[in-house]
Amino acid sequence: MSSSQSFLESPPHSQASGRRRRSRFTHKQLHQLAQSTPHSPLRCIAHIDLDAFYAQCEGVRLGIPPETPLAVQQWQGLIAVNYPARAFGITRFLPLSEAYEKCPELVCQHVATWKEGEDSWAYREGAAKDIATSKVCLDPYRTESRKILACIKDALPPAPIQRVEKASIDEVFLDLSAQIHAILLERYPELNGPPPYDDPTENLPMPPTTALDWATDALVDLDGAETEDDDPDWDDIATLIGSEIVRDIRAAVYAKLKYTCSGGISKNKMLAKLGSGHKKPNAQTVIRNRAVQQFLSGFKFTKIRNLGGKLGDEVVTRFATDSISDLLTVSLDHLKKALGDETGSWLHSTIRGEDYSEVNPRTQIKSMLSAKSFRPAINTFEQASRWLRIFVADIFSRCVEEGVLENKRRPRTINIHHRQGQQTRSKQVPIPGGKQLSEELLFDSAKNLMAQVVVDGRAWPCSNLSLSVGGFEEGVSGNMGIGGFLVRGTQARSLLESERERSHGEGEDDHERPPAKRRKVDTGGIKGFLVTKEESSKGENGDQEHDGLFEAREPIHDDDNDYYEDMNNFDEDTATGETNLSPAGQRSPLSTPLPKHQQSLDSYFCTRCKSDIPLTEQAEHEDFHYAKDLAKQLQEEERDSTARTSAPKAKATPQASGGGKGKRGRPVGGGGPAGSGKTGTGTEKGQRRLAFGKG
DNA sequence: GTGGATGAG
DNA sequence: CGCTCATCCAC
Repeated sequence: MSSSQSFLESPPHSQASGRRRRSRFTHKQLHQLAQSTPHSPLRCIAHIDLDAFYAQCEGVRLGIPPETPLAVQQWQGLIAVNYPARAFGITRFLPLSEAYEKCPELVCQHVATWKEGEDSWAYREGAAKDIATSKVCLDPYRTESRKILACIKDALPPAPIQRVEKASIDEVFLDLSAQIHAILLERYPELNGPPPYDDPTENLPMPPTTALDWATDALVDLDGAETEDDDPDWDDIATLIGSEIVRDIRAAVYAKLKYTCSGGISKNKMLAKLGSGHKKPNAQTVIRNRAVQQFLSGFKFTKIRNLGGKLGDEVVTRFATDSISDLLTVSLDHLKKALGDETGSWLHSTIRGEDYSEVNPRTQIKSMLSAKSFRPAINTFEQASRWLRIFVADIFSRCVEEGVLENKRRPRTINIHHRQGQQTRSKQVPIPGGKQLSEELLFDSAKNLMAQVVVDGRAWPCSNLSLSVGGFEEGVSGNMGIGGFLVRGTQARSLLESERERSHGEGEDDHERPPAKRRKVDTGGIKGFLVTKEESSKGENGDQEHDGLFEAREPIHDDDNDYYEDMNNFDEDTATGETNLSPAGQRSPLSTPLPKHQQSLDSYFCTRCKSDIPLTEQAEHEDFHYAKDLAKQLQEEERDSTARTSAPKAKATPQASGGGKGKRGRPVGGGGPAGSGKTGTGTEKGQRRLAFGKG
């Protein structure tokens, strides 16, 4: 708040008095540093970013020398390219063939995969050809990410001083303020003394040094009016110490795990992040307060966090420029008028180097997702079900790593996302509590959700499917019996946890992002968002944004005709799962042969399909019929809604109460409900079973 | 709380 | 590109 004013005012005891000059900073501001107050003018934030992370992971795992050109492959594309390979002009998303043309010695490692019918993920020979039966697995990188995070934390002081935010799998933010405060007091005893007259608004003495040793850091040039001859103030010292800390951390990570990373050190998250990307690999960049404007003016504002998307595009078109320098000439009022008050003022301060968002000391994930794009699309519930089983195995194993089996954490909801053409839909239900979380439990819920998608209509062909769990709770017991209901919800959260949330609650997260109430305007094209509240007059279903993979198939907002159309399709689907519903006429490889591991198993005869169904398929096969029956039933209800009131029992949404699992009336066969099939899941450390067999 | 959407890596 | 993760908003 008012701290920025005193920050700019000339010190009370200035040179004019002939006495020793004093710092621009006050004792109070020094004290704020200890609390990691976001508005402290001495604040120091760092961003650390692993260099070509996935590529480094593979290099370390395989013991490949770091100078070797190395890329990580996912199907026919590259998802990570190390710096030696980049020197050959190899980039992300370059087709494999072109990459080899540019560098015949390139080492290409395919990502690990989950494969249908296999018990666990693995690095496999020729994985790229199994795109139809496998999904990629990022577990190896998560594991390495964890190790690195632990190493970084080890290199820092313990808990309250240390503030680490895991920003992604390969990035962290550090708030170094409190640690730097401690180091300042230690190194400069004169700072320990009480303020003159015990007045905290008194300015600090100047630092004793006149020339700072900036080591080998990439030091950003100063702003125009500044010169290197100017005496350093405490903010320069603080940044220098921050730079030392980051260098030590980087050295520790390399010494222990052999990963290189780049760093940015500055007064806030935005600048630190910009800094870490400034010079790579294996380098760090320091942006002193007095160099901020110089540094920033060299960037396009679309490089700034939150301006890389539609908002940034909007600003570009509004002001016909993408340069920060140009935008600096636009007045606050003008920005507000064009973008709305909040977004306007956010942008105004952001391009001036201001960002008071907090480093959120959080390293635990809040949700996890397992997904797959289908090429070609899949067309039956059974196919979807097989993928769901893989998703569940993936997610469950990650839940185990989160400590669900020890009741450390537990997800509250499960979510399915489904895509057909341009249309995406999602459904979610609470995960039934009370029981120990298990693959069966998740798989059952997932199938229920899928059935809901199916009965909603227009489910096929499905081009993308994903399953996620979220709403993780701390320390919730999943055991049956007394503990199960005694320990629940917020009561179970550790004091530490709630304490943390209280002090760093999301409430006062100052301008974490552009807070605009952006209103969705359905004009279709690239600018789906306006910042003002103008409504689009046209527009219900213009061209949807093309994503390059799928062309528009049909209008999105349609009426029930499409619903029936799709239901009819579904209805014609034969039980063998071979019917082809795709407009393009492809047949999914998944639908034809049964995986080998199922062929030899016992099967049962499905009277509706008039064919043998392996026992391992029984649960989902029955679900298949179940969803089909539901669909038919709903369709009839629709049709006869006016005439008949008696027939449809309110079975319409039996799954909605996901908790009553196994209660559903099964149309077929004596087989128990899907969930009741006990699979002796011997989850022996790290290895997880995919099989969902009946005991 | 649910479902859709943006944004970032 | 394909896959994760987080957050926000309208309902």
